[in-house]
Amino acid sequence: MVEKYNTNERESHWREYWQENEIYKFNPQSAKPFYSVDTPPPYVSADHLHIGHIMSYSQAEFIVRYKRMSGFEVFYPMGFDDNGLPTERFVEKKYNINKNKISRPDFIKKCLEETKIGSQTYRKLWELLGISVDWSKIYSTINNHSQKISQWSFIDLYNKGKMIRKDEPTFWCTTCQTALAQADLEDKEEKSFLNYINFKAVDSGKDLLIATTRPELIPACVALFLNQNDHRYSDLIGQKAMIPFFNYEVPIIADESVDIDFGTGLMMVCSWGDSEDIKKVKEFNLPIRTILNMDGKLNSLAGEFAGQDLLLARKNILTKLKEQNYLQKQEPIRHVLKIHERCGIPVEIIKTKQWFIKVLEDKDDLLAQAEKMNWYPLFMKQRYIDWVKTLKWDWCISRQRYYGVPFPVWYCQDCGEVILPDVSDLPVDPTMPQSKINTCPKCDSKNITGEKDVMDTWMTSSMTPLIVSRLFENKVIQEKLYPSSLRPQAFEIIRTWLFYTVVKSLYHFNNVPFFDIMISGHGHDEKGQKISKRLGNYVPPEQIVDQYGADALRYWATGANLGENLKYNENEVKKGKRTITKLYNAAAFCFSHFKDQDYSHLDLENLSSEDKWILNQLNETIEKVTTHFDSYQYAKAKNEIDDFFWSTFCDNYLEFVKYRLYQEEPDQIAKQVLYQILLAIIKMYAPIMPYITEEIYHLYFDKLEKEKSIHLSAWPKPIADLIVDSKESEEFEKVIAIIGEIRKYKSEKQLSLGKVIPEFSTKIKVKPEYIEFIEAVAKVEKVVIY
RNA sequence: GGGUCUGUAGCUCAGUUGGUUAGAGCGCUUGCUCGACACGCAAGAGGUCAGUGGUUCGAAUCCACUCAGACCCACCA
Repeated sequence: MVEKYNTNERESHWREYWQENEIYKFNPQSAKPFYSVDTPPPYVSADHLHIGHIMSYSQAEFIVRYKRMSGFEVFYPMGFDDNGLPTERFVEKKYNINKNKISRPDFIKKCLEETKIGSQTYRKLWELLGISVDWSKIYSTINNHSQKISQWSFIDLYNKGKMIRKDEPTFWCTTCQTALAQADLEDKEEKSFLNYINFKAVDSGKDLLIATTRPELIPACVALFLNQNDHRYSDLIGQKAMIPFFNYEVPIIADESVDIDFGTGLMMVCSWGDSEDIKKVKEFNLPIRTILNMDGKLNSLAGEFAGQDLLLARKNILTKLKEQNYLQKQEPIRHVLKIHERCGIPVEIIKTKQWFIKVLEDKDDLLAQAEKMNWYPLFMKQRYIDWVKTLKWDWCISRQRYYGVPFPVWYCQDCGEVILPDVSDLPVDPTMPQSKINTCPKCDSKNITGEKDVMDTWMTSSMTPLIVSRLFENKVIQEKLYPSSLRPQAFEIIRTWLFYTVVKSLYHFNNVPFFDIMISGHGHDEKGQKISKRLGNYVPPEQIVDQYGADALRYWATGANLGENLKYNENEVKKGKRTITKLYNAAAFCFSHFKDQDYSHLDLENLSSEDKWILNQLNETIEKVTTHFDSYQYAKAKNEIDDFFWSTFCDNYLEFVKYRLYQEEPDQIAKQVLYQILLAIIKMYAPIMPYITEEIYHLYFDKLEKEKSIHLSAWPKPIADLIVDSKESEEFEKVIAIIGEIRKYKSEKQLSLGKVIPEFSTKIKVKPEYIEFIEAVAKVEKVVIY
């Protein structure tokens, strides 16, 4: 009876062992080729970690461990994304405050406190899971190191003419009170009404029916548009229209872009309802009537509705229009709104001064970059391409917020000069009083103010490959680490993290930021629903680890191919647990026969048929598993190893060799083969189940291989010089078939497999020299071929 | 409207460049404590490979269309 493997006790033992012995520490002096990972820095503001996080980080880590064993010096740092709007929103929600009701320093202090807690929560979970990060190389996106690089990025792009300050209509979140980028928006389908409202032609007095979902924007209307091919309205071109209720005149303009079939064919252009309005205002040089304040309330141009927020104003304006018979009818419609992904509130468009990175002018180059990287899975590249092709806005990087990386910019209030600091002075905070920048270099004015805005959080995270490589002072090492070898990430941030990182790398270095990209899917609940705190549809990972072990949970994470979503499935975790136990028991069996002697040498000259049979299968398995890991297909790798371990090794080979081991003179060759097979199995499983494989390694193999950890040992190679005669293999397959017949016979007779039966007849013709083997393995006194 | 992915046993999924009788795990049935393991072992039942049409000597696999589901993007006055 073997002593049971206690996952909790042993896993925490190895966790400490790995830490004490710095098993995963990156050695920059190593002569091995580097493999660097641009680890996703999670938003520390996620206050509930669930199996979705487990899944994506485990999947990347399988690859990392594989690479480490395959002879690479792995650089696997960890970052925490703790700046920007996600963190601010988290703090606002948690403490029920908003940025306008707390001082900037107090707010930042709260954010820093929260992110510290958050990063500790993450670290604890990653350590529990056995994520093999080098914890001496960590960064946070708000620390000085990251700020310095973000600010350098700003200055470099400014000098290269890619950074521009524009005073233009931009997406605006009235709740978060900041400008947004196109990528910060999400679609939301909503039920609404298409309102048919009567305008009037000034000269003819003719009724002009306009269909709009945004009646509250009527006081912002600057023109009506129609299609010149629309014969209903051909007499109106060049005339003026009277705005109902607000009573002012706007021109009526013809343009082919107007869809004759939508609504009434008449369109009102406001400042601003959508991107079409912006286009028309620009194209036809229309005046601007801004009615919306930054806080989402209407201004005095909205007359009696001033001070009301948009939704209230819509309701009130509709009431008035109805009272005065301007509202002809209302049609219920479903339409798609652009909402801010962080707060879910519909975005507006407001004209403000913001910093932009010019991306629209380089779409072709940005598309070309996609071809220079290896995408796993390949179809995810299409998402990047689609996004780049459909981009309509330059990347707005200014946020009117508090907690983020400050812009390294001052403005001269007299001549308007943009003043940048010296790169060697970074990081800087222009909101703090400081001495170096106090005079305008252009006009000598002392009237200088610092930029109060902070940068978009992606402005920093788009620099992660550089941030991690610059954790080293040495330039040679920096260059060996950048571009990164691998970017692992989830699919929903292709248009943000991935895209922005590609932009930066192209503009700064005319390079790709990484060579390989592996895109993971999502972890879902048992029913396939997204996991959310609100639904409470998840078991805390700590609880699963406590019950089944980290190895078992990691085993579950191999269940989905790259890019696929994975449902949580307790059965798969249990299967992982059973694999752990089975490994432990199989190893115990082998070790009980090894008795601490050295069986690492394999005598290829004296192998029996079953030895050649399994060694040949081992070679094939190693080749397949290696190929799968090389192409980031850990799921296929696991299936191959499972099949070889459970079926080929345990169910067959171990049974085949027992009689040789229990003889009075135990067979030494069998032990040598067991050594090779077991060692290869635990090594192949090591990237997936680091704890149990380390345990088994240290029960025997470490003394012979002289490695401190299985995770630093060499990835198995197929056994060279193994000559397998194909006729002999065929013959052995027949032997296995006869053993199968005997097993079936015993099962049908309800006999134990251990029960020795006197005779068994078979039609399968096998060479006489195998009869003795079959009799010994299948426990038959006499096998007869007829 | 454009695009991506998915549809194989009751459930979760494998099925390599088209090639005999379509596989695994879980679940189910019948047995088995055989000197690693009952968290195990052996045997068994269970599939019109979403549907239709086509290419082919041969299709789960290739092509077209249809249906169903998931997701991305765009339009939306």
